[in-house]
Amino acid sequence: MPELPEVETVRRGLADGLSGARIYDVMLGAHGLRKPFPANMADRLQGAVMTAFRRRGKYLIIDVGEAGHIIAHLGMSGRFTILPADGRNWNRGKHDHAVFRFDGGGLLVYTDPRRFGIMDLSPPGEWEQYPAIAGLGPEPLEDGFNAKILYQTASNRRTPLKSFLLDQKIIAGLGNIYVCEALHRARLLPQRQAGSLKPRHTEILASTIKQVLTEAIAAGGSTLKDYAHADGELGYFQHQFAVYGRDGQNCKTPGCNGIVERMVQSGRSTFFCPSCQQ
DNA sequence: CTTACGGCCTGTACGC
DNA sequence: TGCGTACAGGCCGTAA
Repeated sequence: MPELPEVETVRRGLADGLSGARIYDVMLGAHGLRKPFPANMADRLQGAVMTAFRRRGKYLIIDVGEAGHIIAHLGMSGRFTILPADGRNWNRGKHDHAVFRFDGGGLLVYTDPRRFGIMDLSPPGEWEQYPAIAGLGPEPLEDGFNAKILYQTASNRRTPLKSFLLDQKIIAGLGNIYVCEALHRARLLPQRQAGSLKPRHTEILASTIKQVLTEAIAAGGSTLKDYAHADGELGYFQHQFAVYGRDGQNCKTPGCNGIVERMVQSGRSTFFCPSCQQ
């Protein structure tokens, strides 16, 4: 479910609600997530204080002092819920796999029906060496990602642009939705070979990737505030997509009379406009 | 090295 | 109502 903007939105929500919170205890579900919880995770976190909330690609990193860092990934269906004060009326749901109780009675619940998520620990100061994180490409919203890098990594690649951009080693944080959106905005066809991009294309593509993500974070952030105010839950924002999920409808590019199409690339839906994307 | 594909899980929507 | 099928915002291991 979550791509970079959603994970960033969740990060901000956690930082707002839990900075300085001391973990009273942790309850973990019987079966882990995509991989088992680390040994003695609950014991190791007892008494730790959440001091910082980071994001790298789609990974969340929570600093917990000497206990190190909680590494979390939401997979397809993962969700964090903050229950601010009193958990007495809260009942553990079928898919609540990790429940953090804080001094004062607040709760943080990790829910994940499909269990494609990850929750792990890394030693203090070593979250960047966590294997899955160490292998990630540049952060698309930072200076390390630009048209030149994109051009260099794309050169000689035969893979379709869609698969290329979904590869987290190339660029960290894009998923199915924002790849479709960024390619549409750049007017590039998803099935086009990555190696066919000229510098003028990568200029545009690097720029549309940054735009789409920035706009989505802005939308997510504002929605989050309202939602969090209502019941403490960290929700995903609703976004007006130009192509994602809009097959059969009119293309939104000004002056384009195309109809958005859906196709399947390596088992995943791709949405694009055959008229204005080349 | 790059690329393609199946598998992991459960829930939901839809057609018959 | 029930059943089967397709699909879902991700990632990893394997094989070619």
